[in-house]
Amino acid sequence: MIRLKDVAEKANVSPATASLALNDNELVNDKTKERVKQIAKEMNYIPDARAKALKTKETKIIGLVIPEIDNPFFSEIAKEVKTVAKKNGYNIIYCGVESKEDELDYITLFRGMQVDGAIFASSVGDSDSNLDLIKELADNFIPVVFIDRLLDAGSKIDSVNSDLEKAASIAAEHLVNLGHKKIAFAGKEKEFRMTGYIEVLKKYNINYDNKYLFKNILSFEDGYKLGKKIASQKDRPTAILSHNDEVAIGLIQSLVSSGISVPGELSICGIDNIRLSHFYNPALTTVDIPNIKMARKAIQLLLKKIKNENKSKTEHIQFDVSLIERETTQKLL
Amino acid sequence: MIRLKDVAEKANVSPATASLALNDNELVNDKTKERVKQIAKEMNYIPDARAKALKTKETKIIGLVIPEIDNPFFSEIAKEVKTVAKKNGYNIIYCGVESKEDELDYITLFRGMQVDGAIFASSVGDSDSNLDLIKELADNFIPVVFIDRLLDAGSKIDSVNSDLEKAASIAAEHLVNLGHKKIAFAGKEKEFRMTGYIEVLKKYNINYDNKYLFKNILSFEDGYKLGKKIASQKDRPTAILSHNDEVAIGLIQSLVSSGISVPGELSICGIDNIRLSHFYNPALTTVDIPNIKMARKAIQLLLKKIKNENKSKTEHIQFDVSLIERETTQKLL
DNA sequence: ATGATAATTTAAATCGATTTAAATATTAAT
DNA sequence: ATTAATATTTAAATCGATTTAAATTATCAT
Repeated sequence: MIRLKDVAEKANVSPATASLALNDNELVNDKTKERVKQIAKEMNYIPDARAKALKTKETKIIGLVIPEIDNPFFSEIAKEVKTVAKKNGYNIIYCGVESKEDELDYITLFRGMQVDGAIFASSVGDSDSNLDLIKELADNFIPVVFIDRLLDAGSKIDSVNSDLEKAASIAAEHLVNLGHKKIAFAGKEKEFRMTGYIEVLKKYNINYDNKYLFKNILSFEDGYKLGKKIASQKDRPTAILSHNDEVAIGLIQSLVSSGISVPGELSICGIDNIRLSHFYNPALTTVDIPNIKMARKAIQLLLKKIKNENKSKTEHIQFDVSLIERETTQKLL
Repeated sequence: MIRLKDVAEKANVSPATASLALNDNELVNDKTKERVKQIAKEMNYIPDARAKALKTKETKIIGLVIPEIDNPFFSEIAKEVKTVAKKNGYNIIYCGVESKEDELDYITLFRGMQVDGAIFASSVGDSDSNLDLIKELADNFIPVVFIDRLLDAGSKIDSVNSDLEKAASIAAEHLVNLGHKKIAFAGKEKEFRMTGYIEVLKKYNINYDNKYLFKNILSFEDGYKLGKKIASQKDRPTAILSHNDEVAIGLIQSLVSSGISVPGELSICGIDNIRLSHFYNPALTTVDIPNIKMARKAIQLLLKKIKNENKSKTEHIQFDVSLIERETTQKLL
């Protein structure tokens, strides 16, 4: 590995001059600057990132904490974050969290200053037991931005959110407007989406039945299994609101393969509007969550904080959601 | 930020002893060891990763170069690589490449020694112009492992491959066996899959028509557009072999929405067997590429190399592929 | 020429942890 | 009690780049 020292020697200057020259410092003479640069190029010199990081206190790495990278909703976020970060000279450490403990490990990693900032997207599990640690991380170590993760009011951590309660509400309202009364929910307990769903049922005086409330349904597989269960039930719902598009797709595949027509006998509505939902068959009715826009905003906020602009100001940004009506919901016959 | 020095002072030992103690070195007395550890814990000390990296020449970071993270085939790889890496104390820098230039940037990053090793999955574009640079990287800087990326024979870079030519062959053969004669291909030019397809047609003396050879078809969107085009054609193929499952899904959605029945009028076969292909409707006939197994093997090989075991031995591992017959192909009527 | 001023270069300190050789303390042996 | 052997601790060098204060060189006016 070629060191700065080597370049300096070949160029007959001190390491100091070499460093200054390569960083385009105006102190050093134009001619020597060019010469050093030329020699560095010839020698194929690339500064040691580890040494640089130690001295400059910057690793040019950003931590992205994300559950389920294999869910398009999140992989699209990852891609956007990476793209914007890269344009600004930063790289991404992909921190996939499948559990609270995973997350804790990453918080520790971040405290070791291997990253210049971090984005936490959503959260795993139910109660947010790591929140205090993340706050401490943000207070004492590195800038942090949240994407779609609950914060107590007035928190000092920047956040970018979508209105998930509204997402569930407009989906539920859409189903109500289509004449449905037996509307099930498949998703996560004590979460915005379930709240939105329940509120709408209340509003329209639909007495919601516990047997239509399916908890812990979060993936393709969960949806698929649930579909089989529902197919075998006697008193089926006529519509299902799903926690996300993956669940919706799992449900549809399962129901259709059990001979139940979607949306003929059962309307299904997703949430997220992942790219696939448009290409699914039948194309999925869903609620658009502008995940890519959110990702862009989040990384922009983070970069601002890292560059120390508006250090003191905390921003909480909320993105709007909208119904995308496609082919998996229809009027109750 | 609390430094080793701070811990040492509080524990009334030198930084040397403190460091040794925290790293469980048997030189230091058990009692002091415990005391130092205890104090470090109380002070919430976490070593500075940057300083540690400089001294130990290890960042504990692995670079994962991957195209299309939003394609499940690759996000599943990313997840598996991350999981195994993390178990071994390594983290992943996610390097999403959308172009040759992106890749070049990452090669430079790696040469700066910000990572201890790298995995390159597939490649972007057609000709592999970065190959020489990657070889140089592997020769002089860090261990490298390839996943499904072409290497010249006898190369010193470890590789994990699936037999993509065979994948296309068995898919094509499957379609031939179903009685199809007008079999189209939608994918990438000069690539294993296209080769496999052409070989089979030759073998069965099916004269393949250039108008059934669709190039540069790689994504949902590409497949969708192509579907529209085919739908409007007069002399349609009766079967299409797609570069991957995404293309297949784009095709199906497009064809079905144009009123063409799949597989009734047109059989479609994918390649990859992404998780979704099972949940698509109709469930997709495809060829299983064991991407997760491949990812596991790749990261295991890389870790071995990093730990300097069998440094000299180069391994080229090939995984087998197999047809998964589902609902999108049927006998030509 | 001479001193003042500006331009350029460099020595040396620094970042924070690790590691080795040397120093010191402890124990054992006679 | 003295020496030898062993256990424990520490001073100091090191990793490779950056940066500041000091040193050196060049330029200019008189």
